[in-house]
Amino acid sequence: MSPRTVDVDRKKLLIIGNAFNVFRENGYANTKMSDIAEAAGISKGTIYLYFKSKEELLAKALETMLHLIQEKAYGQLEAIQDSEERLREFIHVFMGVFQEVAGVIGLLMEAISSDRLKVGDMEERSYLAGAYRNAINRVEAMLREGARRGVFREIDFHTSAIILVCMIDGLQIPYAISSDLVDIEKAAKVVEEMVFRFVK
Amino acid sequence: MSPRTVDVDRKKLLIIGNAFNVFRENGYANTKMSDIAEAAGISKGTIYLYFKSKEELLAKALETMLHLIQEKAYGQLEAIQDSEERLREFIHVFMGVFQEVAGVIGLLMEAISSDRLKVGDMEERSYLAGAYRNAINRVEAMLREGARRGVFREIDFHTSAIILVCMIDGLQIPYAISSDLVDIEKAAKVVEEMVFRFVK
Amino acid sequence: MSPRTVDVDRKKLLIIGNAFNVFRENGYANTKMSDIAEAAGISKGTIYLYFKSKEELLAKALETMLHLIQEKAYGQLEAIQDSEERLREFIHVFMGVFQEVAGVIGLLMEAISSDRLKVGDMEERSYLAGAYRNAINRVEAMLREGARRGVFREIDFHTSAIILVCMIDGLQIPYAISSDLVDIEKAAKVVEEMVFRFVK
Amino acid sequence: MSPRTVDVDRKKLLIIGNAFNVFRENGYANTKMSDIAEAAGISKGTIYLYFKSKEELLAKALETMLHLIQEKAYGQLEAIQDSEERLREFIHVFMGVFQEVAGVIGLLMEAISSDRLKVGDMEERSYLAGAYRNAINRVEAMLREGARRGVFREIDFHTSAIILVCMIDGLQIPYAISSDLVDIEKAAKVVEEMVFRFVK
DNA sequence: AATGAATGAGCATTCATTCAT
DNA sequence: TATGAATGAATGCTCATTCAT
Repeated sequence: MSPRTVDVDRKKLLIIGNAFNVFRENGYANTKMSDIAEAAGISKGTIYLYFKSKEELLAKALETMLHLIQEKAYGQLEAIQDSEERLREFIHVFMGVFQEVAGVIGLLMEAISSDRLKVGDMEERSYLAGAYRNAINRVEAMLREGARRGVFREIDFHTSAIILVCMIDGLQIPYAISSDLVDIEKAAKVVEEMVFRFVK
Repeated sequence: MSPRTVDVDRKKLLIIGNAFNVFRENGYANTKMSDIAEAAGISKGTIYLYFKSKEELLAKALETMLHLIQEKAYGQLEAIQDSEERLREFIHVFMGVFQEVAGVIGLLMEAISSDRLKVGDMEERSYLAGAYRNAINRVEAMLREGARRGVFREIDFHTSAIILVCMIDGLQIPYAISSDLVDIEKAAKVVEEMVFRFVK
Repeated sequence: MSPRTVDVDRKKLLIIGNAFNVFRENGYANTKMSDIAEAAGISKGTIYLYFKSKEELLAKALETMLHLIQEKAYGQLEAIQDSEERLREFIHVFMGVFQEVAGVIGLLMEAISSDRLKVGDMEERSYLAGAYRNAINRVEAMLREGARRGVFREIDFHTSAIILVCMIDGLQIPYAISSDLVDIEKAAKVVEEMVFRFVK
Repeated sequence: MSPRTVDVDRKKLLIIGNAFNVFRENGYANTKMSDIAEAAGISKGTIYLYFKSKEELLAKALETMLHLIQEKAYGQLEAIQDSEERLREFIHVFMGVFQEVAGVIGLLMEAISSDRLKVGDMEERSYLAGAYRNAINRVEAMLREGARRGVFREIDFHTSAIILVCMIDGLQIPYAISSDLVDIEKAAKVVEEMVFRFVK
């Protein structure tokens, strides 16, 4: 029989998922490799079979998880044809997503401010910037499409998209400080109304 | 206040100001006490004459600097009577402030996510939450006052205030990722328009 | 001997030979078991089927290879009857040998100084000391035989044998530092002349 | 009063001396920084105030100690005018030196074979090669001077010097294996006679 | 027997904090 | 009060060894 075999990608994903959560909860600097190992139910050394260093693990974890999250979120919007409906759904989906991955903004900020993420052949911060641009582009496209259809008015699509994304991201902050500072339901309602009063 | 006390306070402020900047630029975990000492032109040991630990220094630095910044910012608004004008100015002042102290959001998020800030007799995160609540209260008061005067419409004042603060805070994020992701001027314009279309 | 035993011995020798070379080139501490496995074209785990530990492998490798090398070298001298000729040949053969296994002295010294070699039921360093004594004894016998035949003069045979061996071993050192520090041809000539001027 | 002050060079020398001895006794790889710290009566961290890394410490220790040893040894020879006497003294001094620093050859070999010593701005192995060349040059000069004075005969001075140095260095090897393999007194006598029969 | 994935003890190094001056 | 040398706990990472297949 063949010796022990592993599905490398599955294992990497196991590690990445746990690393992502532990990093998110405790911050990068405050997370020990052994914490991640424990969370993943493996040993410290094993992590190093799949990732060169803590930094690489962070980078890969952010890259992978942000990608997965975005894919999942955008997937939900794909089917919706109506411009208004789609924008409305975008707001709700993303506010939900950010509740799920509470703390990710903090992790990102720590990663950025401590110049982590210069890993491997990736350009520094590029995929982060990429994820951001991606989100903005999606929103921008939605707004533009709505305008083309005559549902939305003509505005500075790009900047408006940025603001919309920032509104939602920004909500992470009070939420992180103390989750009772903000009532997500009410917030969603206000964001929605604010956005629609603006775009229409 | 005795001259002695003044001296002590002056020194504390010297340390705090430098600590704040170094923390903001490099993140908490990435900052060494010796970096702060060097920035302040004193020796490492001296810091410990004024602050018990790195954590306390962070807490005091955030507390003090956030307070100073808010005071300064709110001071500028005090004089303005007109509700609309005041709200408009609020947006511009705070977007300016956050450019000045770029990175502070990252520091806050790091501090929060790594459970720093549980220092001494302060309740955890209380002054951060306090600062946040303070900002929100100010905005809320502005909106409410405007409504009372019949300039603004009746809305969910509290939640709206939160969203407004989050829009501005949220802009820190793309700015931190890569300062050319966002054009502050245009952003201010859109934020302003969005807010006014909403409140009026 | 059963075919089974032959197989085992063949495999052990495969591992030993490769281990010897890798150890010699990189030093003991600097050699990973995986390096040896790779050199031998087998897997890491397999080594442990034949050797208890890295230390045992080193010990066995040194023991076996030194033995083989000595056998081969002494074999070449066996046939020579003439005392002078034999001594001359000894010098050349051993200087050649040490060029072939450059670095072995370093490995020995490392092994000795780090108290490796205390393996299993072997007495510490005994076979190393044994190999050394063996070499010295051979030379001593040559000198003594030459004296008996009236070709060499009466000297302190034992100590002289030691010195002769040390001269040749000692040449390994500059050779290891930088192979261009010493011209082997010229060195052989001088050693030969020095020895013959002494023994005659 | 001024704060605690140290004589940096004295402290470095304290560390270097202890490091040299511990390295010499146990080998580089087998020596923990804490061993050195303990030997020097200081803490691990303190070593890093004076040396960047274990490798740098090894390099500096070898460089410094070899230099000191050579200076001391050559100093003893300086006064001696007579060529024969000086050469004789050289042999005895160096055989004594190598007894004092028994194991240094092993350390050197380990350092060389594991490519340690590439530290800082020093060229790899250069000072080791330098120390070797220095020793050889001294001997060569002695032989040449003796020949000039008509006391020694004309020989291949350079190669002869190498051989002489190697004889003495080579004695380190059996001595390291088991100090009773070689009787230093007798060895010195034989070396002396062998050398003098050769050079005269 | 052979494999190579998994383990975890071990160690170099960093840096917040202390303390002698 | 101020200093900066000294400390040692803490942690990333390596690699000999084990073990499931």
